[in-house]
Formats: sequence, structure tokens, C-alpha cells
Amino acid sequence: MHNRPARQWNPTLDINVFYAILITMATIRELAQYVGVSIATVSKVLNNQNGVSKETEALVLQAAKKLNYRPNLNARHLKTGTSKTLGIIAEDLTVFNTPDIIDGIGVCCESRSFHYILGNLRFDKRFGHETGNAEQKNRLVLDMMDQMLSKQVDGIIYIGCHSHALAMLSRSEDTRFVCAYCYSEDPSIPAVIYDDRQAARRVTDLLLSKGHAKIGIVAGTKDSFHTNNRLLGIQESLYEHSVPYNPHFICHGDWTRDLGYRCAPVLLERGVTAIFAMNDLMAMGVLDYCNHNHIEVGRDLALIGFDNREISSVSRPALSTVALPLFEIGHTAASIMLDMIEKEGVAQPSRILLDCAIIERESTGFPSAN
Amino acid sequence: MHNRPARQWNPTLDINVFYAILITMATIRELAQYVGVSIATVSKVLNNQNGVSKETEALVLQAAKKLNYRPNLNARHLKTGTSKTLGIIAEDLTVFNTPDIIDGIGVCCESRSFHYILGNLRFDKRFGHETGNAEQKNRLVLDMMDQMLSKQVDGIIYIGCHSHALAMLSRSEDTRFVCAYCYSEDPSIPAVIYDDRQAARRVTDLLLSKGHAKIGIVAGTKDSFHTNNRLLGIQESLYEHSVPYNPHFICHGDWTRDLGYRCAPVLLERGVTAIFAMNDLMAMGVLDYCNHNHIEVGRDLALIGFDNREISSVSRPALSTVALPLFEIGHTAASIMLDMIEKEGVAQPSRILLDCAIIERESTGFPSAN
DNA sequence: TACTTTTAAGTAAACGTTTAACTTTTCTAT
DNA sequence: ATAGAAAAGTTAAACGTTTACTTAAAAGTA
Repeated sequence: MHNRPARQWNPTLDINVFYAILITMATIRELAQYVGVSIATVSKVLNNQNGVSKETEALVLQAAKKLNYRPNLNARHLKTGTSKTLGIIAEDLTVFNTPDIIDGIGVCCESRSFHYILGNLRFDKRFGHETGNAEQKNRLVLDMMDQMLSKQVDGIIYIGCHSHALAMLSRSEDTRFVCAYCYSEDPSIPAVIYDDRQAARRVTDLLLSKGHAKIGIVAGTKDSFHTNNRLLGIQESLYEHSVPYNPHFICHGDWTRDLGYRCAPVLLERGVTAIFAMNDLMAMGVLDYCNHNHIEVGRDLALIGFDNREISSVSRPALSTVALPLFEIGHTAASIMLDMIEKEGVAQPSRILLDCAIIERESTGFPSAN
Repeated sequence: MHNRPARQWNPTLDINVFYAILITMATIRELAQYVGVSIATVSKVLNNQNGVSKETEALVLQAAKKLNYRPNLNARHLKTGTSKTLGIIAEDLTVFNTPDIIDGIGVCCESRSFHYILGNLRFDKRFGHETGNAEQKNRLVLDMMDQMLSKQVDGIIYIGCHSHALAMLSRSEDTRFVCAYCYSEDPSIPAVIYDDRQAARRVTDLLLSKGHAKIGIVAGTKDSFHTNNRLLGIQESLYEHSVPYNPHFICHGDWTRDLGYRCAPVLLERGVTAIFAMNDLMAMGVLDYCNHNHIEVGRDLALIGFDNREISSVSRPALSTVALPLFEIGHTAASIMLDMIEKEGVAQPSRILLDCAIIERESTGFPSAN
């Protein structure tokens, strides 16, 4: 692995010593020399191509094991021009959703014998949660892409919330992209996201089915893609069930717990019997308010959050919520990418919506049985 | 990036067309040809070695930018025999501590212009939390190591809890290892872990300073390294403050919330006024018990956990706890590894203990001011 | 001016693979 | 036995770099 002088099997050298040296890292040449065959033959065995007899194959294979041979992937990739490697660019690895998405990508890669390399942009650490800094962010994305392309990745999966993905457009046609958990403005870049609308619809369905006609919404920020799609889903469900849509039951929040706390009395005042908070944090705020005011969530009020953060399962009462299909997002994103790579020219889907799972816990009157 | 035919700058070809082709990925040869200089010269510029005039340097540099040149790292690494890349093997990426450790490694790597590749073993997903399966786990570790060594990493950082790290020993002398968040039996492998003992000592100091002489302990499993070291720390603190150590104030748990719940009444019964739970989950269990029994944590009972999980900050009352230096563990592990690589032969520390931070919240009577 | 030193550049071999093209051996069918 | 085909094996050139060595020109020095 470190720089070493070229090694020749000098017959005067004790064979065991020779092994000992080789233990570090044998090359295909040494392997060939050892078996007494050309390197081309060894290469064929290693890539199980035909044109080599069973016996030689066995010989090579066992020699490979004995000499602890490991192919030098740099050399292989250099020669073949393909690395069978995906680049993953994550906006922030330490954000709750990222590891599961990467996990999904990893499983897909493994099943199709690909590798991946990870690039962590650290947006949250660098910029906090502030939006803006677009040009700096773009620079980071671009630099990371350069790095990955230098390593000859066959494609790049971008995991993020903001669509800095647009920076990708400035790259050559030759680079394959897929967005996971976000999407680019460019429809030619496939994106895998979860279905906000359908999730919200099903949440509303659930609450309605439990007899709640007055459903309060602690929504997210107004300009958010998520907020708007979920609102749409809610309206759809209400319409389907012929329940009037009442804008007064909507409170726009900023995704923080504190805001959940402050929205709760407003909605309660307006007579809602259920509250759908668009993330678990705000739901926790509502829960706090109820706990402080002797409103028993799960009995006096049905409450459901969104995201399935760790807190939702450990709060008391345990919070019903919507689980994001993080693993699946990663898995399908990778799957699409690998299809792009392997089936060149075949059209890929532009945007894939994955279903969320509703997790019922105590806060909506668990167990639900209807 | 894909296989392409060799490109020659044919002077009859319109130069702009030539650029357009090159945009995809120029080689050093094409760059040299474009500037009208040898590839050796270009290489020197790119690696800012001397022996090239300012003018040519500028020329090459601007051509590189114009042709969108990116060095092929596979070729470079092949030639140089070093990849300036660390391998990170993580037992499970989705476990709460892993991403921050990787973040730390990443920052260190970046500052010293190294790269890393990540290998996720998925132990938790594959095996659940059960111990055992040692031979399967070792196989996974070994396979991952093979993969990484194939990619010519300069060293491997292992992130895990169990010391499967011992499997590493079967590897050649030539591979550099560092353990993060765990340690190997082999003292020659540097390990970076947090200081359980000192953390527990400081927790005890804190509780004593707040006037609690009867401190209940919800300990972890008996065989655990963490449990025992923390117990030692507690005893040290008590000894220093001449407070008797009472074994009846210790309840051994299994790290689960439920067990915290069950230990609480036992300890309370014995008259403790403070409880130190050895993880946040068990502390939550204690908190549950208190909430159900109208014991006001933070006033009637001081409670502190360990790990600084997300739950601790969002529970009500917010839980005081011990924050693990995850980022620092990653950062120092990487730093040691890079020292090993760059300062060959210089002895590296065998085991580094990093301090935890105590986070005081409401459950110990926040704010503390003494 | 003629020598040496310094600077700037070029040449070519190597890194460890893969693979197209070729040669040799073995097998099959006559 | 022999031609032809199939199978097994070899040769050598590439992939895109780096780098030790060489050469040529420029700059110092006596």
C-alpha cells in the first residue's frame, strides 16, 4: 500500500519469505508470475470471462487467496473509464433524515455491486438554518461535484432540502444526476421525494374517520412547498368527505416548537377537536400547551405530527405522526441512477412520489380500530 | 467520463467546436497540446512544483479553467501509490452518534486536504441490537476492509461500539488503523473515546454541589465497560467529598426506558434525592414515573441522564444530561490517522480520552448558579 | 570570451489494470 | 492422419498521471 520497490520472485529467495512480503499487497503481475501464467489470463479469471480452463482458473483463484490479492481499483477504473461508483452529495449529514437516505442508497448500491462516495456539505453547521447564502452554497456544491467527477463517479445523487440542485445545471450534459428528498427546477433531472399531498390527505382521512369534523392545522411556513402540498391534500380529503374547509382552522407556523405552543390556544379557542401539526416539533408545542392546561391529548384532543422524529415516539402521550419513507427515497434514487448508468438511453421518470406511513400512537386515541 | 475515443486537436477543426467537446473532460495531454507545452510541464504546474516560469504557469492555469480540466484521480493515485484518502468503517450510520463523528472526521480531512470514503456495515439493521453474530460481523468488517484497501486508502478509521476492531488484527502490518468511539484490545491501535469516568465524576460533583448526598444511580448493564468506568468515577467523586458510597443506591438497568421506569420507585423508596441515569432513555423512564406520581423533577428530585439525545432537550422538564464529544472524537481520530500517515515512524498515542460536557437543564433545577 | 550554474522545458518509463489481436494447443470430424 | 474449429493462453498497447532523467537556453562568473 505504501510505495514499495518492484518485487521479483527471485528463485534464490526462500518462497515463504516471498509470501510474507506479498502479504502486504500483491499485484496481478506477481500473481501471474506465481501461478506461471500471463497476466491476461489472470485478469480473465478475476473478471470471470471465458477463455480460460477450469484448472487454471482454480489455480489462479487459490493463489489469489494465498497471496491475499486485492485488485487495485484505481488501476482498474483508470483503464475501464468507469468506476462503478456513485457520488452522494448531502447538504448536511447530521440532519435527521440524511443517514437513512444514505442507508437506502447503500443497500441499492450493494445489491447491484456499485460503490458510493459521500460528500458532506455541512450546510447546517456552516450557515445554520438560515436560507440565503445561495452563492456560497452553490460554490460548495460545485466544488464537491468537481471532486467527485475527478474521482470518475458515474453519477451524482443530491440529498437536500433546498434546490441548490439548480447549480447542477451549469455542469456538462455528461454528468448524471438524481435528486433525493428534493427536486431541481430542471425536469430532466429525476427526483425522488415523498408525497406530501397524499400523506396529508390520509392524515385528514384518519382524523375524519375518528369523528373529528373540526380539524385545526398548524401549518408550516407559507412559502413552503411542503406546506402548500399538504394543504392541498387536506382540502382534497375534506372535499371528498363533504366536510367544509374552514380557513380559520389554519395557523401558519415557522416549524418551531414555540409556535406550536402559541397556535394551540388559538385553534382550541375556535373549537377544533383535532390538530394536525405539520411537523413533530410544532406538535410537541401543542402537546406542551395541552399538558400545561390540563387538556388530555388523545382523549380531549386528537393530535398528529409529521416526520416521525425520535421525540414523537418518546413523548408522553406518544405522538401519532407521519413517517417519511427515507430509506425508500434513497433506495429508489439509487435505483434510478443505476438504471440511467446501465441502460443508457432509456428514459427515466422525472419525479417519483413515495408514500408516507401514518403511525398511530396515543395522541390520536391509540389504539385505533376502525 | 464515459468511454470516449481519443481526441486530437485537428487544426482544421473549428476551435470552438473543440472546446465544446472538451467541456466534458479534458486530459492533461489535451491541456498540454492546447497550451503548446509538454505534459510534464503541465503536471508541474498542476502540482505547483517549481521549474516552470510564471508565464507558462499562468497560461496553463487559465487553459485548465477554460477547458474545464479536472485531474483524473484514479490515474494520479495509481501513479503515486497514495490516495490521500481515509476509509471510514461505521458499524451503523443511522445510529445517533455516527453522523457527528463522521462530520468531525470530514472537517479534519478537509483541513488537511484528505478525502474519505465511507463504508456502512448496517449492524443494527442486520442484527438488531443483539450481541453475538461475531463471526458474521467479522466477515462484514473484513470484506469492507478489503474493499477499502482495494481503493488504496491510506488508513482506516473504525467507528463502533463493540470491539470487532479485533478483526483488524488479522490484517497486514501495513494497514493503519484508528478506532473512534471504541477501542481494540490491541494497544498498538490508537483509540479515541470519551472519558466515562471523568464524566460520571463531574456529574456526581454537580449533584453533590447542589446538596444531594443521597444519589441514586440507574446504571447500565453490569458487564459494560461504560457502566463500570462511570461507577468508578462516581465513587471517586463521593470519596473526594467524603460522602459514603451506598451500593443500595445503585440499580442495574439494561439501558431501556422501561427499566428506568421500574428503577425509579426502588431508588425513591430508599430515600434518594437525586438520580443519575446512565443514559437518556432510562432517565426518561424515571421522568415518566415521576410525572405519573406527581413528583416534580427539578424540584422534588434532581435527575440527570447521559448521551444528550434529542429527547433530552425536548422532554418536559428538559433533561440535564452529558453531551458526548462526538465531533471531537471524529476530529481527533482523523487527526491521529493523518499524523500516522504523514509523520511516518512517529509514535502515536494509544488511547485518547476526551471530556464530555455537562448540560444543565430543568431536571437538575436549572438554572444552576453556584 | 569561455566556463559553470541556474532555470525552463522535454522525454520516456512507470503505476496496475483491461482488452483487442494474435498464437498456440487441444479437440472434432472427416 | 489431417484440416478446421474451438479453446486456452499470450502479447502489447492503452488508460491519465507523475517523476527521474535529460537537454536546451539563459544567466552568472572569471
